[in-house]
Amino acid sequence: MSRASERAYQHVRAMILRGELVPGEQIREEQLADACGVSRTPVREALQRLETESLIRRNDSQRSFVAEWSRADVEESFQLRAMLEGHSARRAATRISDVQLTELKSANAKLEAAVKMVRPDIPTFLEQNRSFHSVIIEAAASFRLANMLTHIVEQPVIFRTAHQYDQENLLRSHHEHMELIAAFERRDGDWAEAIMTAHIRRAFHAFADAHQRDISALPDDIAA
Amino acid sequence: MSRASERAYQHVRAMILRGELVPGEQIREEQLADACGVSRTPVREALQRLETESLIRRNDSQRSFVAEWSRADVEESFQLRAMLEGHSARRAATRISDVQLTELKSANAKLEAAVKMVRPDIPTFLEQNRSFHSVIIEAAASFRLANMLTHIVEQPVIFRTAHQYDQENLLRSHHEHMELIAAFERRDGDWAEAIMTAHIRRAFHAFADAHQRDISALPDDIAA
DNA sequence: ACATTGTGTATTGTATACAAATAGCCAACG
DNA sequence: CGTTGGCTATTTGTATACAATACACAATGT
Repeated sequence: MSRASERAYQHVRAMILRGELVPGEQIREEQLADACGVSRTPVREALQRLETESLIRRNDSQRSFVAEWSRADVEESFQLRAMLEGHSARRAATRISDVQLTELKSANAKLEAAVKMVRPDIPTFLEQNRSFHSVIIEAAASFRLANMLTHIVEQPVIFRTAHQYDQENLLRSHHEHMELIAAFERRDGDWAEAIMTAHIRRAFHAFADAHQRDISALPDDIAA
Repeated sequence: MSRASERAYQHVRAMILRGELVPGEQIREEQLADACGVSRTPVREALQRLETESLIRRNDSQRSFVAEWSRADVEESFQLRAMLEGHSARRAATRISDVQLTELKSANAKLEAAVKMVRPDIPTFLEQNRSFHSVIIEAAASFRLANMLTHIVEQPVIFRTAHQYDQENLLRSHHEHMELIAAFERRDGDWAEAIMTAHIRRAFHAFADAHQRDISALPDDIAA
């Protein structure tokens, strides 16, 4: 993607992920164009992309709204992720290169360091976690699979809730990643898939717990 | 999608599926705009959509080409379909309504009629088959899952090769559909998923065989 | 009071002109 | 003979003007 439309995409996406654009709120192309400093044309391309990623929705008459994520949506999306990333891990096990294994270890080491600080460094955790999973998807060498996953993983709710995770949960991710690496080194697809599936399911429950704490801390009228 | 961009999408898509636009061939926006009788703007929207459906590809400098499907691509895509539609069938089993069950039976009856003609009516078979699978995906009630599947199923090679299927293979589809209906009536998710997975795997081999016959019938230089 | 139709306004859709980038070509040079 | 550099033609990217559509709300009639 070229400059203006890429810029619009990143900008709008960031606004949604950070919650600046509230779920359910209508989006007007011209307003975004102003906010991004580009014309409506690249904004429209960005919106089309964001729609395929389910970050925005369009009603019958093509008006755009920031997507709302119900608990069912989140659960559905974790379920799909578990299936797709499990499959991805299975494929990766028999295809992963030594270089990629090294990258996996490196990302997980950085992730560990970020988690074990007195106050966990969540942005770094998220970044290294993303990087870890990306290497696996790359190693799976399935173009379509990779495509689908990029359309699922990023969700505003999850992104924001991550800051509520406690250290124990973050450490579990680290350990599960170690297990995955072990499975890859043994080239054991069954094992890798099983761990990955469990990893994502566990992450789902961690999210659900943290999210619960999160909304409980808010006044009732907002939490509803 | 509004009129012009929808028109462009359908038109270009049809040209690709029918093989009028040859895989590997470069696509120029203006040429398509002329062909569709619209301006470049809606054509660009259509191309973006077709790209997410993997019917076209873009190189590093954003030039568009009709996607080429290697055997590995086809296999990969059947593998994903087996996984996703299997999952879909499992979910559908516990959610499907009586109305939807009736629709399933109706589509499969029409499919049977099309297959049992002296000379099988392939277009009708394809249409009713599509309809059958759509009802299941709808019954699965997973928005994202449905989205992903629409981005996978249609492939030019498969579309064209379908005309090579022999009657026995088409009949097997009909029988497997009956089994699926039985599994749904028992609300048996395990069973439904297993049949669906097998159904898609079998379809893959049927395709591979027919495709083999297909390309064998061509002069060597084209078949290569 | 309620539904319905009409009208103005806000928003999206499309065409077009122009800007930017890229590829292909050809010449100059090692 | 191959390689590099720059020019031109081609193609894509962006802005903008205008067209079509949908919405809000008032006016009208029942």
